[in-house]
Amino acid sequence: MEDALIKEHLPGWRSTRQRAALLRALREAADFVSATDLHAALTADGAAIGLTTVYRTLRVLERTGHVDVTREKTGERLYRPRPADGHRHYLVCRRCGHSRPVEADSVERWVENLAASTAFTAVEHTLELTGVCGPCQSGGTSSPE
Amino acid sequence: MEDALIKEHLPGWRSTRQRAALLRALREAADFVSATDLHAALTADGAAIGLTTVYRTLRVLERTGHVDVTREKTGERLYRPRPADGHRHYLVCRRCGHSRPVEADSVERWVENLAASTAFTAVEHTLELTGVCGPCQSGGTSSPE
DNA sequence: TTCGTTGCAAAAGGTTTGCATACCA
DNA sequence: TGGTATGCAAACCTTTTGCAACGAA
Repeated sequence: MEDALIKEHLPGWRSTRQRAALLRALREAADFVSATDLHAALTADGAAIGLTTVYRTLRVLERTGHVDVTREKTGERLYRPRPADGHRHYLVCRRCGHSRPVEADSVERWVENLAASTAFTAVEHTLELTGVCGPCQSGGTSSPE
Repeated sequence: MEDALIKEHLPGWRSTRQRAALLRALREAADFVSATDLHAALTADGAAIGLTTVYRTLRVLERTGHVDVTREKTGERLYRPRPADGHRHYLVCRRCGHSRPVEADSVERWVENLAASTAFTAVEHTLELTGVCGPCQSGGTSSPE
């Protein structure tokens, strides 16, 4: 039944137990997660999958635009399924890791103008936003900022 | 004579041959360079300095705001001395690596408003811009995009 | 003399690859 | 059956750390 999920995300790809499990776990995560996080969650759920396969599958999902990627300060890559409405910028809580898409049309437009005014072409951008979310300010989740 | 350079950048720090050489090399580079690039350049110039020292010194320069940092797709860190006018965003050529600061006040303001409208506080941002610079479009430097 | 600094070698940490095996179509 | 996908172990790369020796003040 996960076949549909695979056909939708990876047309032309073989449907395997591992890929189905990974896509499911990725959807459930909702927020940004690392490859090792996903692997740990899958293993805990009893799904047998190698870490290598997790990396390989995430890399393809990244190339095909099905997940957005950010980097921790440590350099670790974090993945999140890209919302259907095409949002691509997120505000991530430094304390709990929760993320929410933000509307960044004005930045997109600014980037377009930049190309026009600088002699640079094919301008691409990466925008990473972090902060402390409401719940973490009051309640105060454990880990330090 | 490089003492002045060190006192200016790192008040309270000991002036060593290695630090002087690193600051000089960093200034000469102008564009973004990696730790290993710097180390190679220094070694080629006959300056004896350990790679460890390069990393350690760059880390401090980063913390004290004397250099700006970006990340290659590979995860490698690249450093560039921060201009006197406090610019913090750069447009980097994907072909030759040349970078130029860009005026991004409108983005800065957008980020400030974001904090007000999302219940997130202490919002920080990272903006990376890449493109293909004028000379690389016509002349065409070697390496692929 | 003191204590910050250096540098080697080794560790760390995340990601990728070689290669034999397993399995989808 | 054919060729893709998987998984283990090992390789890779950049960055960090332990520790003894060095040297600026």
